[in-house]
Amino acid sequence: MPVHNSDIAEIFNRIADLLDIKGDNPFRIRAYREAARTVAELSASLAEMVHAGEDLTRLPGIGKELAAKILEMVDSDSLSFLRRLEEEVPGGLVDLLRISGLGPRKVRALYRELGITSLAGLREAVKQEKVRQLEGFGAKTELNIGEELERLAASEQRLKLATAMEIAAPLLAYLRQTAGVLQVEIAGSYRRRKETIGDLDILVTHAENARVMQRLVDYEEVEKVVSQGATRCTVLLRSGVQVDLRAVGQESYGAALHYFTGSRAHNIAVRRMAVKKKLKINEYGVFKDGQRIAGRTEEEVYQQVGLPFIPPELRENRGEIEAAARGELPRLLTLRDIRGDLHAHTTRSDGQAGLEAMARAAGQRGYEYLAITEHARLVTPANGLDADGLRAHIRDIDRLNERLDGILLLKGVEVDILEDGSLDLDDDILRELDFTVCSVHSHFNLSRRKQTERIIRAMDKRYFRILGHPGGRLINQRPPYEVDMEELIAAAAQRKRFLECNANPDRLDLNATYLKLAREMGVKVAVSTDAHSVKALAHMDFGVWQARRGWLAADDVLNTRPWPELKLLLNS
DNA sequence: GCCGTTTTCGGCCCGACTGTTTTCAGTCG
Repeated sequence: MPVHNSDIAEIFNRIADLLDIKGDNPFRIRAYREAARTVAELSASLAEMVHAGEDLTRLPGIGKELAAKILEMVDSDSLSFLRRLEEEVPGGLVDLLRISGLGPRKVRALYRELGITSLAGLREAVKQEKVRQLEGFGAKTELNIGEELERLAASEQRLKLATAMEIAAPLLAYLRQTAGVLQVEIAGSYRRRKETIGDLDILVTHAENARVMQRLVDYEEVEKVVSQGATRCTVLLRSGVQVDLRAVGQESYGAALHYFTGSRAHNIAVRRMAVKKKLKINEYGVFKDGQRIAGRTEEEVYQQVGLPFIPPELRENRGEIEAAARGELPRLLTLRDIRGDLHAHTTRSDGQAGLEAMARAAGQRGYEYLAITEHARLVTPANGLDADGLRAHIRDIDRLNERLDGILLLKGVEVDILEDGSLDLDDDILRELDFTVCSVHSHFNLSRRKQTERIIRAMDKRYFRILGHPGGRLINQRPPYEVDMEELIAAAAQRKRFLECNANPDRLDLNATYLKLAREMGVKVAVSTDAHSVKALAHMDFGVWQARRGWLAADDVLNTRPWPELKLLLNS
């Protein structure tokens, strides 16, 4: 069984947690965490790199020691260092770190003093009021641990971006109504438009900080106040979402926004650059010899370390700082660049709106074209079309196009890739269409090898054009199927095929890592909504954000082109 | 444990809030 990058990342994080509980050197611990991050975000397979004899120490944060450990994991599927570590520190203690308020020191005390090695053991000790007797603990701490244990049992999934936006909108409006409030901005992973959000980080500038803190505490959706100070306040909403509010003076707005937008890794890298220039960056500004020299805007902060402004979507320390320093950041895609949508359904298959309603809605969005890509035969629950149904579909579109003004309907299909890699419609009907979206909707459980070969066989078919939702995941519901995405992207490059960035907020598929790889390998991407309703055409925002996280510029995207140009590209 | 155009040794981002404290460690972001 080949070892996946995610397995290796998980083991490095586990080692970091165990070393933390043990009280090891904090910088050593951080080295493991940074290595875990590098590994988790790497698009190439470490196992394959090892087999190809590549030098792993060229990867950031991987030195001789960690490269050797990766080698051992790939070769033997285990790690002797981890086994030895778990003889010293019980593995169950790692679970205790998930309790908010429990860090390595407290966990160690619980283990040493009370022999606790699991969440169940902790629950029992809280019940018997043993925890409050420990030095450094008290009744309040014990109470908090009890509450957190219950919360942990409830659920701890990250919020989908779209859900976070629904929760944030009314809260933002409420905070903006506060007397004297100047600026209100949501920072954190929300501002970076990550596909899922852990909590809401809100930054305000205000004349009287204490009042805006109280304003948050008084919000009707607040269930619990975790902490409340002069410049910072943390609450839990009834929806289970944690909100962190920070207030700074206007002169610090840019520095604070930069700091609270993160990512953490990006911030650390920028601060390291500052240290080299004898500067200090914190959330209040950029300081030289104790004097504030910048901080009103984010641009000022970047300028002090010799960088241009870096868009929030890129701030993951995935090479954006180096690219910015070289002046090679892409000019990221914007919604205004989008000229049409290349994936939509109507009531003819499983959509909720008719052809004309979809066309007019697309026209109102300012699009030049909209492709109707109904499901083909196999997906019967989705009322998929057979060849005759598709011919009727083509006639309807031709007829409607004669009447429509300003918007062109394109004739497409979303055809299933069957288990053997063939497409679920014959060439003699596919050739009558403008293009195809080809998707996997079945047999998700094939082996990685078989799934990869299946899709590449499909790419070889004459009328294959765009691979729909290439990873097949549903966020928080279904993991992506096992597939060698790097190989798929290379195959698409060779065959002049295209990949979809599906904008549905439940999919956001491809993910940012693979979008970036597609760009690097010269594979163009369709940013498409897969809309099944008029309303869902507006999901294009999410697609554009995801594309930006994948470093895509307008030129990397198919549907930024006028139809005549796009048509040539699709058939080149 | 990683890293290097001041360094192969000696650094490694920085500040707020809580709880249990008699001056601050631990945790968090």
